[in-house]
Amino acid sequence: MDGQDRRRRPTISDVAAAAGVSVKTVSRVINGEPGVRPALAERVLAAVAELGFRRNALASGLRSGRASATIGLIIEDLANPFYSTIAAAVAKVARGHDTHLITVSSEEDPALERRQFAELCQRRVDGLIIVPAGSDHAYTRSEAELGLKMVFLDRPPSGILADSVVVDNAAGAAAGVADLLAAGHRRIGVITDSPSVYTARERLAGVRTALAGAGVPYDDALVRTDVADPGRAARAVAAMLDGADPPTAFFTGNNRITVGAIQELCRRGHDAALTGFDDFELSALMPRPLTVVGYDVRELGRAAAARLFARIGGDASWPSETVVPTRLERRGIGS
Amino acid sequence: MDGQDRRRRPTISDVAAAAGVSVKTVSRVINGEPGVRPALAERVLAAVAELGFRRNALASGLRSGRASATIGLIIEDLANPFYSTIAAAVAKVARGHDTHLITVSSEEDPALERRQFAELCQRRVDGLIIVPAGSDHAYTRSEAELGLKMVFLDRPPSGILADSVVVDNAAGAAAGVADLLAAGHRRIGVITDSPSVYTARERLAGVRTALAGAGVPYDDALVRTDVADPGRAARAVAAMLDGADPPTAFFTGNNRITVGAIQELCRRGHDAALTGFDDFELSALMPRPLTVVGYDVRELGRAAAARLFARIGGDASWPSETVVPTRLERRGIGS
DNA sequence: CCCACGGAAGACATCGTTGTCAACGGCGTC
DNA sequence: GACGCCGTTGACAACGATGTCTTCCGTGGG
Repeated sequence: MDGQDRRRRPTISDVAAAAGVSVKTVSRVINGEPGVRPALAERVLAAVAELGFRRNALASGLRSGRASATIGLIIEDLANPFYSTIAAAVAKVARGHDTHLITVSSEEDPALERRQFAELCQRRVDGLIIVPAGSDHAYTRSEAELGLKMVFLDRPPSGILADSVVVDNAAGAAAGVADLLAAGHRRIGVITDSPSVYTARERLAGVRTALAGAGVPYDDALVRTDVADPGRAARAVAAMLDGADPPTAFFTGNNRITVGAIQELCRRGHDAALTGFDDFELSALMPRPLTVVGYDVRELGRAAAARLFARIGGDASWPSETVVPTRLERRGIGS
Repeated sequence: MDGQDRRRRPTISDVAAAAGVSVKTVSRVINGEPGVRPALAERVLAAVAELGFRRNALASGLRSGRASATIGLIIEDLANPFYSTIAAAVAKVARGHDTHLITVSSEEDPALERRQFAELCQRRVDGLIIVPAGSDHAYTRSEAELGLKMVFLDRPPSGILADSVVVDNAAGAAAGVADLLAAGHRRIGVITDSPSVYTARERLAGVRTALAGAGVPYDDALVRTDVADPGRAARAVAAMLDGADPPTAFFTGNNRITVGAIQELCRRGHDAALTGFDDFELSALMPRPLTVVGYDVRELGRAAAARLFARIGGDASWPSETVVPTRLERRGIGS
């Protein structure tokens, strides 16, 4: 309650005074070092308990030069289930290494990403997992040279050589479109985010590969890019359906777009086939059939964290790119 | 790449040597303290840039005795959207106070919760937001006396007097059941988690209040507790519908139970009314009408963080309980 | 010409802890 | 009885930074 006249937090030297020993002896006891007579150790432990002493991990880390037992995770937005799933997976791996996780959101702002990066460096995190917002990460180089371990997640870094873990975007999109083609569709509406986004670019490339593989020409009128939210996605679907020679199927580039497409198709009761990249929560309960290009999001986080701790543990091999596979899943009620 | 023969991280004294000044002068420059001739300051900044110096925030905090600019959040599982929404809201408020957030999962294990608590204390976090797993928090008292600020979230603490932020569980449940009663339902199946869970207990109390208010007797045969996952919820719904004199409506105690109930009702094509506590993602797209007792989950996190930073800022008022209101929302397609 | 004065810069102690090394006492050994 | 050894314990420095205080210098007034 009253924050003014509370007592000072006890230090190791308070404990030493209370137990009538030197600070070094206290240090030995609380760190389980050998060479302390049991009787003394007991007195020290009693003093520790009585004073409610807790070792200051920051001071301890400073003196001993040990790693800080902290890693950082820079993502776009923790409120997004995709990122929170990753954060949970990373935290779980970190716990296995007795390491804490500081998660920060870059809000897709490269400048903020840089600031967050600098702050985490000042805290002397042992490593960082970064979902890059910016497109140039040369600024991380000096820290990497000073021993900061980094793993880039979901998108590869540019301007620096470092580990990365990404989804098999092109192959997944190609498989999704190939599936629609195999079902006989020849006019497939493609709706995706801006090609400035790595994943959107890769997925669109996969779409082209699949079309080419089936000898179906790529038709610009059937491709809509720069769609960033469900509302816009719904309007894009509407526009294509209202156009001349409408598509009989849609391929959507991420789950926000997929949700927008579902809303518009359900609203019209239209039965166009729909395949979307990314699975999402409760996709199985959607009121119409759809197919998703799914992958294990936790695996993304897990693989990145595993890579990071391998580096922290001393792995000095050449940077690697880990690719997480995708698979087609039938979703929605009635599928 | 090569982690062995990299150079040591430069310290303030390396910078001082490079600039030909004392460490104190460097300290003054990097902290923007007055009293340094511009020419010298420039030399220092040049050295900082050249060496890639970054102040060690841990050492700085140790010496200056400032707060660590870190808070902790103890939740059950970051992968759960409810908790990740809270974490995101807390992180956002924290950023406004130039504070980092360490999130840890207790996995609903009171022993782990205590361990996590201790670890965060050793890191000298300025404050903690705790979603309690255990039922006794007297063990936090000594830290509270040493100045640790705490706010309990979603469930009040026991064994210690501290701020808390909770949902208006009883009133929300009462409103949900009253709504079903107003629609003419007299046999309402109630499915909830174990009464050992605070929220389940409060919500069940709200249910009884509403029934009593309408003069409808509380019938044990229509109440099923200790339901902890969608599968069990579906089976509970099935059992009630298959019983004699089945309910015409269901009230479900949380969103996992609501989802299980929807699955079973959809499977049977049964048209019982359904009202559930907690909104959930995509509830609007559920293939049947339902009503949810919703509330602003972000507001929970936001309020808790605001309370915590008020405490950190010196607020020494009597501990308060903040109650976040609920409201009924019609959800599902066709509602 | 001397001294008080004020601004700039540095020397030194310090935060809480751990690493290094020296000191101490008791013991066995020659 | 002197020596060396070993198991204990403590004194002191150091980690990387900042707070306090002193020193130094140039200036202006008497």
